[in-house]
Amino acid sequence: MPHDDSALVRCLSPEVQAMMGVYALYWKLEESLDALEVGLSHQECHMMVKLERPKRMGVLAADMLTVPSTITSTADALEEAGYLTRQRDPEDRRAWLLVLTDKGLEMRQVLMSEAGDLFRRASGLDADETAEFARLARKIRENIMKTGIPEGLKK
Amino acid sequence: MPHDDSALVRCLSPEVQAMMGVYALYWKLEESLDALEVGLSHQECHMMVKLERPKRMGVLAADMLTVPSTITSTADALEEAGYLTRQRDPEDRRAWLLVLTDKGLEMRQVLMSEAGDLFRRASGLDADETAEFARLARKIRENIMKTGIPEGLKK
DNA sequence: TTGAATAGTTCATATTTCGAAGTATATGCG
DNA sequence: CGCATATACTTCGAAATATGAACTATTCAA
Repeated sequence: MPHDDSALVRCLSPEVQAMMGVYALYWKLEESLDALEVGLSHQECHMMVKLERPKRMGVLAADMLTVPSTITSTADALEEAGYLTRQRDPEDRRAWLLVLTDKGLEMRQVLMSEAGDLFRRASGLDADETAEFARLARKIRENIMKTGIPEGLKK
Repeated sequence: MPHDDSALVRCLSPEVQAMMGVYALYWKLEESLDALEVGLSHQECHMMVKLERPKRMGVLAADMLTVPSTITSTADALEEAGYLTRQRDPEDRRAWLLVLTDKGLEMRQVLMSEAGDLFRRASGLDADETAEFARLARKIRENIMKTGIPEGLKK
């Protein structure tokens, strides 16, 4: 089933090669999350992962590249399931902070460690290569966060 | 808007750091595809990218982690728009090969080069780092392709 | 205090995805 | 051969998701 297109890939620019690897890994993760059968939709998993600490819903909307109403319903589902609670932001009482419960933190751990496992299984990299990849991935992520999730190319 | 959680990320395992970078890049790419306003849905873009050469629809379904009926409607849209044609697979006349048209190849080029551009803009890596990241990404992708897209963790 | 802006919610609509039943072709077996 | 079963894709209606406009509550500025 899987094609050997490695020769084709080698002809592409490094940037495109990089993106294709990223793609493959991301899809593999999505597949793995389905297989986990943990009762969460993809969007819900993503929100769990993004909630490494309490965040305002608007911030999450920006982080997750979606609109406020989607955040509302995703948060509803996770609250219903007992993974998070809404707490008024003391700094601005219009806003809610989404805060993971203990159960939520636990589930987040499961998701994260699944992601880590997946990387180990899927990548086939040794420890040194993994460390190097992680270093670059961290740098990339920092750059993206700095650049600003929106960076709005119009829209 | 973007948080400085780089200190938090540093505490995680290299594998998880890697996955988080991958996530960030993938999301950024999705955002960028929207901004392209090229008249294609995400699924349609993905199919274009996967069609580096003619493929049977069933193979695409496996590649794209989806069901045959979704492939049918995505292919319908792309055929309608003139990006691909269906051709009977001579080896098995039940099956169709999806083949990009010239217009489709051109669009694929646009999408790929956009992905490359995006990587350059988003990652902030210099040429050496990009080359190294690309090398590892290629290795990862080859491993995933070899392992087999399904590798079915049940389901 | 009032008017404008912002954070999130509601809900109806649009979009996307899925899955069961259907059509056509292939394969295996008596 | 001829029938049964399997496979490749399609259809189409239902389910799941995502979106946007109108709404409530709170903040901010004058």
